[in-house]
Amino acid sequence: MGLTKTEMFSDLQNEIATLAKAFGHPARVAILQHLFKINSCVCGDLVNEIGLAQPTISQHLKELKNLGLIKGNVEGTSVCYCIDGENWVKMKEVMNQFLDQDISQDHCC
Amino acid sequence: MGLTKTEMFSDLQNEIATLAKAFGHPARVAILQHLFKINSCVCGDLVNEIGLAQPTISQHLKELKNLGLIKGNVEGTSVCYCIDGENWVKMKEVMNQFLDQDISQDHCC
DNA sequence: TTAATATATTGCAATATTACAATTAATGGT
DNA sequence: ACCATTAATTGTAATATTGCAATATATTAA
Repeated sequence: MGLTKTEMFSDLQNEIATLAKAFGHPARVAILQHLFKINSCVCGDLVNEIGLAQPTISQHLKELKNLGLIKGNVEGTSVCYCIDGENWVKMKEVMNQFLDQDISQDHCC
Repeated sequence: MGLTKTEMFSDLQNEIATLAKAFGHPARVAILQHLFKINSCVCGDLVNEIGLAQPTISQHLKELKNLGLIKGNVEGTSVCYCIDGENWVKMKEVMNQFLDQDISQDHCC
């Protein structure tokens, strides 16, 4: 169906899934890595840096912005994006809470 | 198109995206959380625990198994699943390398 | 105001994902 | 062998995602 039954899961489970989905596409991973590298924001340079068309990049940026992982600032005719440090830290806390669960002797398998 | 252009991205970027995608659905998050909690494996209990139909759970388990995040052992008529501790740690290293990038003063935004 | 530049939005085609009914396969018990 | 139980597979319908051409919007420069 393609329709995730979010109502069956806890808020935390849905939040983890939503955040993880943001990293579930290499273009968004590449965008974020570039924003970390070129700490002084970037905009349409991303279109050149990554090989995808402008509307495609714009769409990925929108998703990341909706999640609060990046911020965008209009500067003349271009828009400057950068990591939202505060929200990035919050995101990491959520993800680490999930990733750092204790692996108690995997007996059975 | 729904067709991710993986060839445009590095192996690491694609790996991060593939791993993240595994956590991009609350059912798989719930499955993994349950496997961590009930460290002594589980099988079709997951079908009861989570509310989805058996084939749906089976499909999610298959994805997690293909990525190596869980292991499955046949035990009579049932199959026992558990976290693959070794691969989980490897996955964490990859994800943390990405998540723990330095946030250098977000100037601009 | 007009032109140029940069980005966002819209619309659409193609592929991917999710979910499940129906079925099949595998194992154990009788 | 037969039945019951459990899990995997297959097939299919519905929704989601990705990507881009075309267009719209916004800002600056002339």
